[in-house]
Amino acid sequence: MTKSRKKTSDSILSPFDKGSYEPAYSQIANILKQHIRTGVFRPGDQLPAESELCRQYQVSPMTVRRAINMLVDQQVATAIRGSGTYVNKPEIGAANFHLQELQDFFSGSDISIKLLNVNIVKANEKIAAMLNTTVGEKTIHIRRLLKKELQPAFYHCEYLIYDPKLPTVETEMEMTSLRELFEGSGSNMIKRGAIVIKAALLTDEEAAILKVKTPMAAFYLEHTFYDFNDAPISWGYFVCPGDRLNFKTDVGIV
Amino acid sequence: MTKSRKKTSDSILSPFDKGSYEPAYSQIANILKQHIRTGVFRPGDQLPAESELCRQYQVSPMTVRRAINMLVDQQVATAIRGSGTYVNKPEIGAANFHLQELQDFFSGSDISIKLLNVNIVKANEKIAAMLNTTVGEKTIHIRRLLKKELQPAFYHCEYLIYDPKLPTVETEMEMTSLRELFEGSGSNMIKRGAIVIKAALLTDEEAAILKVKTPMAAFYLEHTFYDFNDAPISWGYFVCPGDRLNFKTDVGIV
DNA sequence: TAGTGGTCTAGACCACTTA
DNA sequence: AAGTGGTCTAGACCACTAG
Repeated sequence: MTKSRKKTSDSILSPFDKGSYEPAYSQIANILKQHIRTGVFRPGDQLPAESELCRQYQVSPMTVRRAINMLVDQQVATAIRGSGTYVNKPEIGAANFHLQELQDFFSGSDISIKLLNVNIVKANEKIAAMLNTTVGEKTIHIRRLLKKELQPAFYHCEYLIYDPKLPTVETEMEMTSLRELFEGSGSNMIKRGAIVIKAALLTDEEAAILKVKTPMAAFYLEHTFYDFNDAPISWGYFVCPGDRLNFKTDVGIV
Repeated sequence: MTKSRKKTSDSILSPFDKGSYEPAYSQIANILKQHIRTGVFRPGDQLPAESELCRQYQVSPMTVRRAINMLVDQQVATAIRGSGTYVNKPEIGAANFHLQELQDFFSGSDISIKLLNVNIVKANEKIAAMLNTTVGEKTIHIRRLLKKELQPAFYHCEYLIYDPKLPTVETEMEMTSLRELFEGSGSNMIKRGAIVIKAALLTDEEAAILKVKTPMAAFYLEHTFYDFNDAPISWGYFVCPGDRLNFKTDVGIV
């Protein structure tokens, strides 16, 4: 059954495929993870030393090192200099939630974005605070409704600094695809963004738009984007009823 | 090939400190990030080629390679083989939320955990489904109240498979520190966990315990832990009123 | 074809832990 | 003192992209 594509002496000591397109460091990391998964190495156990892995898989230290680094990056193990590398036990505190999954939530079919309205409005106190400007300053207010399979899924509300010199206006207004929405402006003037997830009650207006009954708990996904002078360019939030969205993740070996 | 410690030749071409305790690859990654931060490299721009960086900083390819990998891992840049490495633009979809911050939320002073009660209860349909067992099976029910600065912050509810053979019972019951709570059982029999964050309305009971008025939106942080046979060992959830907790993160260069 | 990123080697030296 | 992880070198070969 086995087809050794190498003629050198390996076979038993090199249980990974050097002819594969998967890099050796990745294969070694996956082998170790598989051993953890099947209980060969248990949480708290010490993994074989790097020198031992070098002998076992007949690769150079740098390669085995990179495999170990993968496990450490993935919070599968912890390396302690002078002591060893140890398997982590699953911790709630080690959980990470990736909003990439939100895009997956939408990816697929039957997604549409309805532009509810676009206005020039004067900033009230809240908006002025979030955009670090003064009350009464002109801002562009955009409201959108994201539908999945014809059902309202997300309500999006955004305020943009009104600056006739910038092309932001048209750029933002024309954003009708989810990808663009999630990526923000297509321009290269945005340096960074701050994202906050809150849980709060839907307002009556939002509930009406999203076609749900109050009281209803919802996720509020706030986003503020800053230019290269660290000045806010836009502030807004996505709203999604709590019964239509979860954030999931795993800890430990999956 | 003399490889003596050359005391010169760094100076201008090596704008990083070879004597520092910070590794060269890390320093180079930070220098590049600083350049992105200050707008020298903008989103969409191509970073200098690896060979160019090797010349510039007088380090080996592997070192520069690791610096680039750091930026790619941090979603600061994207490497395209045969083309180049390009600066990413900030995307909402690139946001990651780390529950580690939740521990920080609690870390510090004035944290207490009050054990509300521990009972042996028979699983109802919901519990049986989550623990993959049958209705009526014995489970251990634990309820805790986590306080910060004497104010109720989290309510925690957990169900454990009742197995007299396992030491889990005492282990879980005695968990009174937050660290233990977040790490789960101290044993090494847990292979993995599944974490879900939901937004929902507080029940009247929870609202009473947490001393808030209804209706109130709250985060529900569900956790299920599995043993090495992929059988659920415990299921439970943390509840926190929405006005007492946010999840924050950043995209782009911070 | 020239340039780019991706992998890998076979060592070296260092810092640290443990006994 | 022995063993461990952490960094780094100075090349090599490969796969891919673009002019």
